[in-house]
Amino acid sequence: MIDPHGDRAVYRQLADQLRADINSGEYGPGVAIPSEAALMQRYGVARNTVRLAMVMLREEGLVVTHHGRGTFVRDSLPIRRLTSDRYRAALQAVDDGTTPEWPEYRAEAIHQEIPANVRVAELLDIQAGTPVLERRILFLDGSLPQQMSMSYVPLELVTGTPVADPQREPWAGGTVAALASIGVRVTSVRELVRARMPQPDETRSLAVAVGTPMLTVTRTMFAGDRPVEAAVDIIVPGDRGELEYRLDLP
Amino acid sequence: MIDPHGDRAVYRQLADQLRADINSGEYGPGVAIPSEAALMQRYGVARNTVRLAMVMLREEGLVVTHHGRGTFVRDSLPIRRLTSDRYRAALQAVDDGTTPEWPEYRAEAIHQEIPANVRVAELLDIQAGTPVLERRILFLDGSLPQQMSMSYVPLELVTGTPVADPQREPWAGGTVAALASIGVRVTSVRELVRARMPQPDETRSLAVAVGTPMLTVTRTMFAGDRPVEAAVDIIVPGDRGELEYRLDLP
DNA sequence: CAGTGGTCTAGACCACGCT
DNA sequence: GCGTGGTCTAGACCACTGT
Repeated sequence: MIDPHGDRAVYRQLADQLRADINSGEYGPGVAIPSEAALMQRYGVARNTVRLAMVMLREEGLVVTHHGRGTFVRDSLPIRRLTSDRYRAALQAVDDGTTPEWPEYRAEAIHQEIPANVRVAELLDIQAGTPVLERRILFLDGSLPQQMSMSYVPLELVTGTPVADPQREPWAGGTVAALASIGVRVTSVRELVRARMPQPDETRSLAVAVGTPMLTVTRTMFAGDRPVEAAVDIIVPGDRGELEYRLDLP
Repeated sequence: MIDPHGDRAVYRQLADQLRADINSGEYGPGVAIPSEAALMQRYGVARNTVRLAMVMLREEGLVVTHHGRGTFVRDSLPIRRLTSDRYRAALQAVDDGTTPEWPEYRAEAIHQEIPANVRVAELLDIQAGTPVLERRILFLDGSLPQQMSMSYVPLELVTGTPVADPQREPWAGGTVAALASIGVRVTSVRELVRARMPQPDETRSLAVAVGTPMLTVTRTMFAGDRPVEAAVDIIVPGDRGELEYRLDLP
């Protein structure tokens, strides 16, 4: 099975072997793969060699390790789909006078007034330092963090309205509905999607395993030509979420 | 600087230190960080400990290692933006009778007729096994792979037309323009965006470093209600590309 | 050639989770 | 207590890149 004198490094061969076993279904999702000690004995290699193979599989997102318990084939989590149609639906609901359906996450919100930093100012087309309403929100599905975001609205737009009230968090129906309730109608949305690896602190706050890429979205909402909201770091763990866009061509 | 008896593992402290040095600009993009031997001596730790720190930094996408040369702070590559407006622009150009502007990539294409597999059949709303035209395309920017994709068109739609001609690869103006040239007008596009880590073979064919996440797009084009094209694995290395979507709300 | 990272071994002690 | 993975050491040889 493993050729210690082959061209391919032993730990890579071992990773290949385990990867094949996982993909073939030999070790199904959630199942423990053999312990490091067992693999050392079975293949006659040192522990470090086994661990190097584990590093590879972790990097590929195939397995997760739990201290004191073992190494397990990664469970595919339920994927939540974020659809571009949700903006349209929220607006439609407002027009109909009904409550917009919105993902039933539990959300933890920070809601405060601060001066806009350079990046936010550029997105909102205002001077840096202009007061904005900042909202940091962590969306939870049960206890599992599902998405976090930091979004900004020019304070001038919402000051004195119910939207500026921290007690109203989280906004039912999202930003589109909240802005519509104070007479600001969002007419277009621009989203910029990127992928990157999590920062060390994000692996904690979002409870993701190493080897989990993140989808990040930078969103700007416009009322006509005017930017009315900027969300700079909508972060979705790649193993829990996907984005769907529907585009109509003329 | 490093406390061998602290709560935090030595290799993590070392990674923290190097990460801070990189983020502070002490080691700028492309710059070599100290060799493993130098770090061993400076911090009085074993080589494996240094290497564990390197694994962390690689996983975070902060550094790349080159055998025999050294370890370097990752260069940020030029980002290419894929915009949803390109579909609209291609259609507009066709209407105007001009040649659609299309990214000037060099593309390598495989062009063949095969039976649809289950996944493609579902996306195209046809029976599995129905003949489809498969196109595998690797977009290159210079010599750097920029994007790869596998796309499928029902053969029935294009057979006997210039579009079915392998000599016409790559399609100028993309799928939208090619289909328009044979009288099939794309009216809507659905894209599903995910992030995942590269497979071992993809790190080779796309020439990405480990620790580089991939953006994947599954795209379906519709003419009215009918799916006319499915692209199942549009893969964009996360360090080279981003996706932009513009949505208009009624 | 010297210097770099890549691979591998053998052994040690620790921290965690379960029974 | 026992088995698991987490951390760390010391040393060895190899493979690649440059001068």
